[in-house]
Order: sequence, then structure tokens, then C-alpha cells
Amino acid sequence: MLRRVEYAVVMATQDMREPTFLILAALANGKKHGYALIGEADELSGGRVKLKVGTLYAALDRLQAEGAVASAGEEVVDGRHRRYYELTDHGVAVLGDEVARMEQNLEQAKARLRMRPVPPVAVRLS
Amino acid sequence: MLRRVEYAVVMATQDMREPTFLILAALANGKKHGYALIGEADELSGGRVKLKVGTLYAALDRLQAEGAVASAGEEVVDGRHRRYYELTDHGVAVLGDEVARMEQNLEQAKARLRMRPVPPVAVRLS
DNA sequence: CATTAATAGTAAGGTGTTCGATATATAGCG
DNA sequence: CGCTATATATCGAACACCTTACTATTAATG
Repeated sequence: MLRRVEYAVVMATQDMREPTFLILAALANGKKHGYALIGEADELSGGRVKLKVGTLYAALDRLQAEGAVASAGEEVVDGRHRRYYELTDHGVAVLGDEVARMEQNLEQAKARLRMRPVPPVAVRLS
Repeated sequence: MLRRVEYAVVMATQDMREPTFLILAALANGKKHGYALIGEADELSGGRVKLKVGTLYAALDRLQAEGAVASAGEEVVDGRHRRYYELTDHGVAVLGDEVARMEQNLEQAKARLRMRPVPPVAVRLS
């Protein structure tokens, strides 16, 4: 007897870059509309990252296809159309994994940096 | 009077990916030869990252061109040729910046995750 | 009335890092 | 003699992201 089997497309999901990470992090405390994420990423990164709309919507498409983010309704505020996005359970897990990975790399790197010999001091007082 | 002006190539320096980060971290506690970095990255990442040779040597070339890593002599051990690499002062700074950036993103993401409502529990004991 | 800001997209073209495969050489092991 | 491990290296494909540049709608501001 033959069975038809569906495989989950695991989608190698190469490696998450900062813009994508910040989008997930921005959605972690509740749904947001697309444009708001530009400001959130700016804030979360301390002004370092200015998301471009091209980057933003491409990332949202990718994350939705991957099942980490889902549409969460639309709204009209002051005549402006807003489309909301939220993290799925899978998205929370993805972000959690990324956080764990960064935490580990961070600790290891800091430990290695601590092992370095003290750098020579410019002026040594006798 | 015309002046000839040279511009520093600022090299947008996108965003550092995990393999590159691990290479820098692996070199933070002393010089290593190229191939040894594969094992170091494996260890630092808790077995998650298996550096590919293509990635390794491409990254080393890039980091040397950028002045973050420098050659630190050669050696022949058991008939095997080893070429050593070490972090420059600039490389230490680059790694330090990356650590700081990760630390910030990490804290922000964890704070947001903490703001989430408690997820429903599968079985609740009365 | 024209412009700017907020909001949502799409498309073309390009960069940089990593992956996968391949090549070369030596030492050791069965 | 071939296989595995150590070691160096190169090349093309894949892919996330970037930049620039558009289209559209509504509200507010000059």
C-alpha cells in the first residue's frame, strides 16, 4: 500500500541577519504594522539600523512564508491603512533560538577576550 | 589649483555573520593556524558550526585585507605546512564592537520576550 | 494648490558572505 | 594500495540584504 507523504519544507534558513532579528524582536511584545517596524528597529538598535522598505517587506514575506510571522488584521487610523503582523508560536521559537545562539557566542567571545595578555600601557607611573 | 584627493574606501561592512565572528573569537586568545580554526569554531559554537574550508580561507583573506587579522609566521609540523594568523589591534576592536552590538540586541530582544503574556498551560492543576 | 509625512507596497540591479565542490600534498593505517 | 586526516587553496552558485526608484492614498501644512 502506497502512502502519500508531505514533507515540511525545512528551508535551509541560512543565517539570520540583523534586520530580520530586529523585526522579530520588535514583534515579540505584540503585533505591529509594517511601517511601525522601521521605527522600532531604529529604537531597538539604538539608532544604528534604519530599515529600508525594500528590506522590510522582503523580510516580512520571507518570515511569513517560513511561518514565523502572520498577518494580524487591518485597521484604518486617521484615514491611513495599517496592516498588522504578529509572531506565530514558531516565530517565538525562532527568536528564542537566535537569542540562545547569540548568548552562547557572546559568552565564548568575551571569555576569549578576557584571556588576552594585558595590553601595554602608554604611560606607566613608577 | 587642482588637488588630487584620495578617498578612504569605507566599505559598508554589512554585518558580520556567524562564521566570521567565530574566527575572530577563536583568534582572540592567541594565534592559530587556518585549519585549527575549524575545530575552534566547532568548539566555541558547541558543535553547531562546522566551518567549511571555502568559508574559512575567504574570511581570512577578507579579514587580512581589512586589517583585522595578520599573518603570524609559518611552520612545518609532521610534514604539514601550517600558516598562522593573529588578531591585530584593529581586529580586537572589531570583535569588541561586534560583541557590544550583540549584547545590545540581545538585551532588547530578551526584554521584549519577557513582556509577552504568559502562554496557556496544557494542563492546569486545580 | 503644492508639498511633506505616514502608510503600503513592487521591481531592478547589485554586493558580500557562505556553501559546495574540487584540487593538491603529506602522514599514517589497514 | 587506497582511505582518512591534516593542511592549504580556488571557483561558482545561492541567498539575504541593500539601494534606488517607482506607484498609491490620505492628512496636514505652508
